[in-house]
Amino acid sequence: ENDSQQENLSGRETQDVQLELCDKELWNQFSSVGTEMIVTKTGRRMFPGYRIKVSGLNPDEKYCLMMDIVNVDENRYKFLHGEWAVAGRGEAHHPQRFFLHPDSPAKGSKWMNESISFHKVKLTNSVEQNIDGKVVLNSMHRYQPRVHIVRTDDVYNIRTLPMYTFAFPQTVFITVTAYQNDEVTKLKINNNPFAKGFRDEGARSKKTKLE
Amino acid sequence: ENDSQQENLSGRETQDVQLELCDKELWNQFSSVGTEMIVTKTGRRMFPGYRIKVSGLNPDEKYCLMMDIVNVDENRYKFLHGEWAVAGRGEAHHPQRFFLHPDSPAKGSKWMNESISFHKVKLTNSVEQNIDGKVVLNSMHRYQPRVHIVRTDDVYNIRTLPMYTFAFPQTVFITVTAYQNDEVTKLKINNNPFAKGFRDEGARSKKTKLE
DNA sequence: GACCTTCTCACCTACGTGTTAAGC
DNA sequence: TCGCTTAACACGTAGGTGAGAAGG
Repeated sequence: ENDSQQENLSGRETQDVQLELCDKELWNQFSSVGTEMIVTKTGRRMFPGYRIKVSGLNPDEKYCLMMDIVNVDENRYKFLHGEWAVAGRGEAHHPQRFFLHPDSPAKGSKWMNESISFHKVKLTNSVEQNIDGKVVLNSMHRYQPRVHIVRTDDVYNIRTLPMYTFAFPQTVFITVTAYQNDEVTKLKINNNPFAKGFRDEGARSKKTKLE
Repeated sequence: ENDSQQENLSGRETQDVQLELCDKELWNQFSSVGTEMIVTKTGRRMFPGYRIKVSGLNPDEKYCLMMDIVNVDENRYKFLHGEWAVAGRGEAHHPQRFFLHPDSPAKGSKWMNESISFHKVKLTNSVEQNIDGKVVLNSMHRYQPRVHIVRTDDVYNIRTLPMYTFAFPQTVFITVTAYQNDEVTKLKINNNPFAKGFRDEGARSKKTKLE
């Protein structure tokens, strides 16, 4: 089972470099109703968080891992009658920005030893926020997160080197400034620990507390 | 004014590599009463936090910065009659562990551009906690934090390379599991934001809140 | 009006503090 | 008893949630 796409390949790795998506079941739940991710001026994390496991690297070579988020198509979308529909031509996309994983560079053995998280990446719709750790996206557009692996210990010249690139179909999402689909909201509230305050727990509703 | 000690020196830097201690006044206040740092099983941060500024690096060369904490002498101490006194021979010290600054490696220009903080280092008295980001120390012993600068982008072979080593006399401290000197406690409470809850603010004492 | 964005808010998680009482 | 250590605790800082009202 390997539902990732691999675009570039060089020698020196002992076997096929493979990526596995963590929390795949959760991603699938969101994907089945149409994943939405909120963008704000100051930046908002993704939920589910983007985490992966990697295998097939050379344990003793050094690698850099990065993430980026690219547009899936050239459309703008709207949520109409309970469904997402194309609503005209999309806006121009901002220059692609790589989010370098802070542990980079590190040996293959280190990357393969633990799950790798990009959960600190923040999505923003403000061009002024094009700073470290944030990705500028257009609202109401469809996007695909990707992971890139580069065999190098030179953080400064990554763009010039060959890379392995992976993308998981179930991580595609549409950007919003407020959730459109109630099913998405329910999944977020029920699964994101930071939204626990909005979970309906029978008798302990807000109204009860006010009495 | 340069009260740091420099042990090793190579070529290639355009001028003398110098280190400056941040919050020097605060460190001096603690040092004048005898700085104490708490060690716990799970690990405790240092306060004041260890922050420095560096100058004299080659802006285009890459450097790694690390910190360690070494014993000042071979004594064990006790707090007696309001003063620290030697109380016999010290225990064996644990193997020295370097805390690599997470931004390593980075260019000299990057290091010199901002203050460099090691505030996430945690002090522990438990050998089982000898893991990343923690330093194992013996309680009731006297220690000296140090900073090391190595000109390399190779994180894995740092120990084999020449390094600049700095130490500031006013950062020497004695480890404790509970504060011994009330003056130290007062300074901690009055200066550490996380201890704000213990500050006496006139009428707003705990007893007042209970009424 | 319909749609989308922005801002403030209460409510969480996560964790850094010294205190206190208990343990050894 | 005394000295030192441990664990639970209340009270902070810091920041991630969707809701809801206001704005464009």
